[in-house]
Amino acid sequence: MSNSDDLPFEITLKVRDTCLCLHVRRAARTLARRFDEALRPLDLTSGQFSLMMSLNRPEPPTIGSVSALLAMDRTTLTANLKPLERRGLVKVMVDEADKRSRRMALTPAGRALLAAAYPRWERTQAEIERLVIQSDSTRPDSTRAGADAFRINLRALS
Amino acid sequence: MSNSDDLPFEITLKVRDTCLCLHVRRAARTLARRFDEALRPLDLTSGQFSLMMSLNRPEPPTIGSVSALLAMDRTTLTANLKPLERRGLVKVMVDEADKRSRRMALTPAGRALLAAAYPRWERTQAEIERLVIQSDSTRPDSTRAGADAFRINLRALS
DNA sequence: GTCCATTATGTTGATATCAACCCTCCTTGT
DNA sequence: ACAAGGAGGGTTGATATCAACATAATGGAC
Repeated sequence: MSNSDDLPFEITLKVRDTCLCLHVRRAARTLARRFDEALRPLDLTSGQFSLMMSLNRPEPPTIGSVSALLAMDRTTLTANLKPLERRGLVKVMVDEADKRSRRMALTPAGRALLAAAYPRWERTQAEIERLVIQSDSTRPDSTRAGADAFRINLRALS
Repeated sequence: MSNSDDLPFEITLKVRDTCLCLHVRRAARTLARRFDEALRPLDLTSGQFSLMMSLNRPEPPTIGSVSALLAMDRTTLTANLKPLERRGLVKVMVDEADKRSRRMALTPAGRALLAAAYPRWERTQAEIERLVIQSDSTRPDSTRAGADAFRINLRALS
């Protein structure tokens, strides 16, 4: 069955306890589920909310710039646009100054839906932030320093 | 174009800077890509590595227990098993004591591949851990305390 | 002006993720 | 026994994610 080439169980325990990829992805799945649930009444996912929020700006951004902002593959963003376009929430247009580029913009319906989603985001975010603060027993005095340090750590990995 | 019901740009900037769901998912995508790259010579993804590592234990676990460990939907785990089963790395069997349950186990080929993947994980993990430590300027004295606090934060969200 | 390397994006195929729905098996109350 | 409720999993359909390949437009070198 098992032989000396197998990975010892102790190694497995170490990987489970320390692997940053596993820890971050676990948290990502859990958070996504929680925000998905909060936004479900609006038929929006957490990813769609983040994407639409990225488009709420004066000048419509390009595919490449937003995919860099969200740290996702360019082609993933292309795919994620499809359902939003189909629902008339987002519009994609060729950039006349550089015809290779596409510019994405929220439609009026998209802006309205985003505004309706914001209070739900705010409520959920406050709940989550509390979990981060409570978990940080090494910073007993700080209300926000722990959450800010956590975000700094996350940004260093992005 | 825009009206008073629209979300102000300042709100968008606040969400971008603080949204924990966005920050964690960004980091998750980036880390997954990085570990995927490290494991590509073995034709393993980071998720497959984590799953196989979860199965490297004396007693074969059930679907439900592993999906809880990985904080993923039960049905996602079922789907993730398919390519590993097809490659003969994992075996799924009905639990004779409770015929509703399935028990997953690595095959000899699976154990060998996992052992071959471990050094690549270790190297990549060390690189990533360094990024976490370096980013934590509020803990100048600590080499690992920052990374440990980071993991505690992550676990609180899982 | 023409060629060519680069840039920005789309397409396809495979895996990942989850909700909704369905089935089977176990357990408990009677 | 046995019927009802619950627990453990699978399937389907939609979206998410990325690598590999392909296309079109730009910008320089000459």
